[in-house]
Amino acid sequence: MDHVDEGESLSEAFWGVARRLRHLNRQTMAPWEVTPAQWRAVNVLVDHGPLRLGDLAEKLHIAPRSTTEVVDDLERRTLVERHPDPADRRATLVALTPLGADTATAIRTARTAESERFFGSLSPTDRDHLGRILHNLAHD
Amino acid sequence: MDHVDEGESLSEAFWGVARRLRHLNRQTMAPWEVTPAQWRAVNVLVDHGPLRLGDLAEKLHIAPRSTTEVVDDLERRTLVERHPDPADRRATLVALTPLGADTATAIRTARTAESERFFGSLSPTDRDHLGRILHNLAHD
DNA sequence: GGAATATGCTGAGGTTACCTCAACATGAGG
DNA sequence: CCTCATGTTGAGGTAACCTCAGCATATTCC
Repeated sequence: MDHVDEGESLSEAFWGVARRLRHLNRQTMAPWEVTPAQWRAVNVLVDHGPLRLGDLAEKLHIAPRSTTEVVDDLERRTLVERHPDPADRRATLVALTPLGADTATAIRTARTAESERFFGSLSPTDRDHLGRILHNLAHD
Repeated sequence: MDHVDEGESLSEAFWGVARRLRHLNRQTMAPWEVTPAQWRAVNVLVDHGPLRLGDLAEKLHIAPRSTTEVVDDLERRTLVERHPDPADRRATLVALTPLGADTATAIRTARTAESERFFGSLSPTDRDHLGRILHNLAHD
């Protein structure tokens, strides 16, 4: 119970868990062979519907030029399609294909299951504690 | 309090906190202008003393060839030095310079302070809870 | 109703942090 | 002492980002 290194060990424990979670995430995603960047993009499209490439870039916090590449990859895999924006002929709308939407649903289901398995090892009380504490740490 | 999405929201909360912590870490490290990879290497050298380049690579979980580059950078900044290994003339020992050791101490102090400030916003009880819960999640 | 200016996307080429593979020097065993 | 293994590094590759310039289209403002 050392006072001085309590903060540091909490930090270490936190990153240890993060490491494990990241590892699990990677395993869960593996069957679909989507890169993390591709998954982020698909996810944004599920949440917001078709988006102009520039708007997608903004949601992803990456440059429009980089988004072009992610969309190229996803289009090659027929998970998304580009359509001309009827409202602005400079712009292209990026939309999920049916395959893209199905894939997104499947991945979300798998991730939710994985997450429940992971945190399910805790007692309900501890899950409550953890949720409350993480909430405090997230916003203040 | 939905049962079904509890796991997923815990995961989201967790990554939200991770994001904040990563951001704080970056700010704390900024004054020294060491990249994460460089910091990892220095840290290993603090813990283990002088190491052969290959051993350092192993501790860092990166290829020996990549370690050469990290060490090149650190040597350019005179934070480490290469010495021939007296026991094996094929090998080079990588050792912290006095400047490197001082820098490591300074960074560690700053990071401990940052971590204490971050987790210090919790009550002592919550810190205990968090430590215990993270410990459970880390190994099982 | 142009002319000037702003905006959306992408080609070309750069950066960072990793990688593999082969070469070279040295070490170790038959 | 000859062969085979090991430690490091040069050359060159890849993934995921970046900036900058160019082209097509919009918008604004005389």
